[in-house]
Amino acid sequence: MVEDKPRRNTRQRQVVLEELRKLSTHPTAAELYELARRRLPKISLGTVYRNLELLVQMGVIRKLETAGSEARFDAEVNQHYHVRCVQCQRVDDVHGLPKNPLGEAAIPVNGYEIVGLRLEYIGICPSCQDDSADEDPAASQVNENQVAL
Amino acid sequence: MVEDKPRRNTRQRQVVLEELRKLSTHPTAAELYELARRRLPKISLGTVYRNLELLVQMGVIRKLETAGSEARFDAEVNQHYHVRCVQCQRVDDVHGLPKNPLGEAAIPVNGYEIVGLRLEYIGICPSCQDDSADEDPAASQVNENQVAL
DNA sequence: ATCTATGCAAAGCTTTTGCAATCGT
DNA sequence: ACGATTGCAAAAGCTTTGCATAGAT
Repeated sequence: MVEDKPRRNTRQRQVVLEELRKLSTHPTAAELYELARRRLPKISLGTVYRNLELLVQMGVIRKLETAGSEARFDAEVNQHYHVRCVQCQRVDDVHGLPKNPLGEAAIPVNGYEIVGLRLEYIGICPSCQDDSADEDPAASQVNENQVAL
Repeated sequence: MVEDKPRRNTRQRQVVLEELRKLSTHPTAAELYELARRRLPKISLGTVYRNLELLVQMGVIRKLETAGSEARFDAEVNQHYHVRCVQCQRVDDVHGLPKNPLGEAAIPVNGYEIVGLRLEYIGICPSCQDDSADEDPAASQVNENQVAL
């Protein structure tokens, strides 16, 4: 049904993917742009975006998007979860959790055909815990699909 | 530590909240703006955003920013989950699921202080299932923190 | 030779913000 | 009267896009 267009293996695409694969820090498009630029000084941000989108569609990488903030990218496509720091937006991996957190209870839902689920922890990373000796009290707000742990 | 400023009960704030409470459709700021405008024709979009943010901070409503480009809002603050349609971005409630989907396993994570988690199902809503007799094959892509169900 | 991909810049979309005026308390 | 809140418009931040050119096949 979707006839794949031929993809050309451009240097830009290679470099973007390689740089992403070097990192486990879930960089943003802008960060990858900076990294790619060291190797291809003329690469444009638009090209980085276009290639990231393409790689996502090809299933080669993942996009971690949360409305309101910058999207981040992940070269690890195997199933795993993330923790996001409320304060600095940094994202880390979480290992050793069950694949299907809701078990067989996970089939309900008003006629929807379920295709997956998104789950991420929210927390304060070690570095931000140190910083918050006092400052920025507003940063500790969290209001979403949350479970009181 | 955070001294609450006095809040004034403005007509704009009331209307935004009332309109949100009339709906179970998790509207976007723009949608609420349109609704509020029918009652207060001079209200501005900026005011809607400011009030929504304020109401979130007061704990009166919730902001759903898990996916998609636009944030959505929810007048129901009790703990529950959502399903989002990959195609039309519509969001529905999911009831009858465990509060803490990961149980006691939910404490790990590299030094992070965990404050909550975000979870949402991804699926295709009844309406979009009908529509997809053939068209828009690209819409069925889903790439995020997903579990193959 | 064909046609995808690039660079550049402009435009788009959602959200935020500065400022003078307004209105709740 | 005080100052939180508003409307308006501009700006910000991230992402997408139009177009002519370059480059992969």
